Amino acid sequence: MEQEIKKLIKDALLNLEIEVSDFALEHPEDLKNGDYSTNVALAIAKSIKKNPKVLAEKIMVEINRLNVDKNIEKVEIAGAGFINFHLSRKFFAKSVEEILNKAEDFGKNKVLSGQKIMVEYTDPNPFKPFHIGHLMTNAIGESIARILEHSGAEVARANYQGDVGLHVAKAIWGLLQKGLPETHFSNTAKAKYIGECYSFGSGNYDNNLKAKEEIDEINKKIYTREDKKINDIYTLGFDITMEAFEDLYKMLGTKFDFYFLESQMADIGREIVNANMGKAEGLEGSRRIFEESDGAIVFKAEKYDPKLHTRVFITSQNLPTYETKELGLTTEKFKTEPDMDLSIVITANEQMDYMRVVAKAISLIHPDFANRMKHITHGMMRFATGKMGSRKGNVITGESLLNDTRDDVLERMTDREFGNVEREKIASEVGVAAIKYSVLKQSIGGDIIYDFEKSISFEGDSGPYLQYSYARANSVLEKAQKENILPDPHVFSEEIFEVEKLLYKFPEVVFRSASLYEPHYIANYLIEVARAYNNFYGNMIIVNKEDKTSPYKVALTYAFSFVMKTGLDLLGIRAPKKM
RNA sequence: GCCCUUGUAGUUCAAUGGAUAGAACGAAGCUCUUCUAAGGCUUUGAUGUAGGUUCGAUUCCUACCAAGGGCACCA
Repeated sequence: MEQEIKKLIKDALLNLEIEVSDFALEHPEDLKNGDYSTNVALAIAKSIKKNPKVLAEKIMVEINRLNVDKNIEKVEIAGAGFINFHLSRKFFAKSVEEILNKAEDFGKNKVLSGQKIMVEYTDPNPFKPFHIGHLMTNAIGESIARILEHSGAEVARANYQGDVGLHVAKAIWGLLQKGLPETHFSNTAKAKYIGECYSFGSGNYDNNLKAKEEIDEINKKIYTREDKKINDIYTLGFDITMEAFEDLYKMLGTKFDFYFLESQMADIGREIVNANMGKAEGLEGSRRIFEESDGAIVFKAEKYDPKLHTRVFITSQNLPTYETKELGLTTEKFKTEPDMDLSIVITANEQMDYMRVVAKAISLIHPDFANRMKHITHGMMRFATGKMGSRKGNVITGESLLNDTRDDVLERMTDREFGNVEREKIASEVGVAAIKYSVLKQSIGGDIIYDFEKSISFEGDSGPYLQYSYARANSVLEKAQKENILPDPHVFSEEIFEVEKLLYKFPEVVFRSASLYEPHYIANYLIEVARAYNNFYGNMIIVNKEDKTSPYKVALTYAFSFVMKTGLDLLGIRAPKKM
């Protein structure tokens, strides 16, 4: 439709012998101003020294003369000189029919068809709790992955995890002090216990000199693997915490294709650093990327870009830093998927500056990778109250937030009749939706202020609101089936409902979301659609044998439910049929 | 000091250079003999400051003010 209108405008301008390089055709924010609007008259008024309104009038007359398409009902001038297009009843009925035919494929596009993209996100560390920051990255990463898939890309999901380092030593020290987890514990409980041992070790590391020495000693042994007892505890703890993560991914709806471990990236990265050292090795200029400074091996990125800075890659203790491991990781990703078109990494924005430095180093070593890496950063979870405790007084982890939220949902469900298993399942899906939506409704760059008092929202602008609208539509459809009213997009009344004016835009929203890597466009769109549908629902009885146009309204309800289901899916949110 | 983000109703967020700056929460009122009231309908209120570019600026540019993050051996 957009292309048709653009052509119409261009033809009209051609006939009027007006030259124009560029103009916008967009959806006005307010539906009163039509379904499409162009600023073309405003854009050219100045250069040809004419009053924009007069010019708009002229163009409109010509457009009306050329318009034989039944999809455009009327064209009018408004405001300073906008030309607004109102689409016809027939167009909306056809769009409802199209949605019914395409069902869950409606909204897909092929702009990334044939592209291979790897998305790395979540990145929790074994032996440490899965905290709410991981929840946030996971929600964003999963949604972006799904949106890219919906645009035709082949997406691989990757998780990069710190399986070595001081945090592991702290946890193992804690386990040595407090004892191993009871064997009869559930895996979740064991993982939680290990998280507590980590906190215990971490606290002692800062305040207890003896503990610090012991932990540093354990840290060395983790690398050398010389101590059998420590090796055994390591394996135990690693398996328990990694398995607990899997349970969370299942609940969150993520399935990773690749797991990269930090310990394996260190050597790969170190080799690359050594191969690209400075003059000492007598390498060519382009290979002199890293150099020695104060006993460490560094990359002076400011030589290439004044906005970047120097980072240490190998410490003076001859240990590889995170930068070196990241270098190894990126290289390894391209080795794993050689024909990969894009490698996306999603992290909090505190990592932005040094990732730029690492990216610069990588693009010097592998110019062919330079345009195939993208770092997307999001804000952080912040707390309105300033306290980090959950409502039950414990340290807040991703899991405790998920559980608290699910319990809140259960309380609201007391008047609903469900079996216990179904009740739990729905409560969990609604809880996840509440959390994910609160992350995805805003653009990803900004921080998220999380208020424990208000907690996660179930009303208004929220994930459960979307799910509720879907469940409600589903209940309408059940009734339609029972009463044997079949959907038919051809028997419509003259009235055009607001929800119709929104549904056909879904593919554009998906496209926009994919091109900008911004899930919130979809989230905001779904709220608008849900609101329009709820309004539609509230104003009439949809399934009504007395109403001849009831089959059309049922068809519209189907169209709404397809779009809502697909949209929620793109946010990584499940849509229960009942709630 | 330098670099990167971000400043919009009381609060939390929207607004591809366009029209009367949208929602939600909060507050006040109305609404289930109708398909799920986690709903619907009313009412209330905002672009940090100062310039600039533009027919038109929340959006782009400059300066200032404010918040957050980063700036060598942590990740």
